[in-house]
Amino acid sequence: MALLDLLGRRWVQRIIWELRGEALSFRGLRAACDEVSPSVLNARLTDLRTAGLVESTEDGYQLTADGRSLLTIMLPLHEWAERWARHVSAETGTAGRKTGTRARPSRSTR
Amino acid sequence: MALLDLLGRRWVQRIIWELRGEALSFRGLRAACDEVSPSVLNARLTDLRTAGLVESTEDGYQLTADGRSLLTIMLPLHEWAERWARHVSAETGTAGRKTGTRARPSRSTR
DNA sequence: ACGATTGCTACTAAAAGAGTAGCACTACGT
DNA sequence: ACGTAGTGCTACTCTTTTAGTAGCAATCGT
Repeated sequence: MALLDLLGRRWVQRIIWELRGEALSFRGLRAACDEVSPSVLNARLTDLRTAGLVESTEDGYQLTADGRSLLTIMLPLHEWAERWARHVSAETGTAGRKTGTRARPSRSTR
Repeated sequence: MALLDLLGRRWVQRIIWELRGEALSFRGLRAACDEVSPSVLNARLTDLRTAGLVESTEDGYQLTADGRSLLTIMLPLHEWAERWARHVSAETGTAGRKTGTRARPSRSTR
């Protein structure tokens, strides 16, 4: 279950998603991903490049053929996720649930 | 991107996958997931129940209608993952790549 | 009453992630 | 040639998440 393991890491799906269009530079990709730590971004990019899903060209990072293939598989999932988000929020009264709150507890400035 | 955030956590996809068939008890599910820590399993189950994807019945844990719906969306992804795993290993010479090696560095027994 | 099993919590340790600074390199204008 | 600005990325510290193990309260069968 190697790929699913990879997809289970934080940011991996997001990175693939952000690369759906044109190639992005490291910093551009980072900006697209809410300014992830460069260390984490680089780790994930290394993973994805090793897995052959992303490649680095002179234009920046972009999906390989495999990566694009995977993206098309993931599209229905994104659509489902959006529909689900809508009907869940409708069901519980618009306010986000506790689910995600625990995830990123709004760090202080340090 | 709440659902994708949820799916980006470790074990979540696996749990959904293991519940594809019949309902499983807590310990049964744990066994199916390579003996995950009960603390993590419980945390993920709480997440999934809060999200309305899994429910706890007298027969054990099982997918809700939403959960099963999501599962059907995820099926193509699993198939793609298997195909991909085969062609990657064929390409690199059967031995697993470095990708996963860094991931779980084979803990000592403790 | 007794042991076995179940769901789950409590606790510690290790790994992954976040946050920030900044280096080495290239491309540029002057 | 020199400073400036942009790039990809590493180094470091600190926080959060996950792993690992023990074990408790409740239930079950005998």
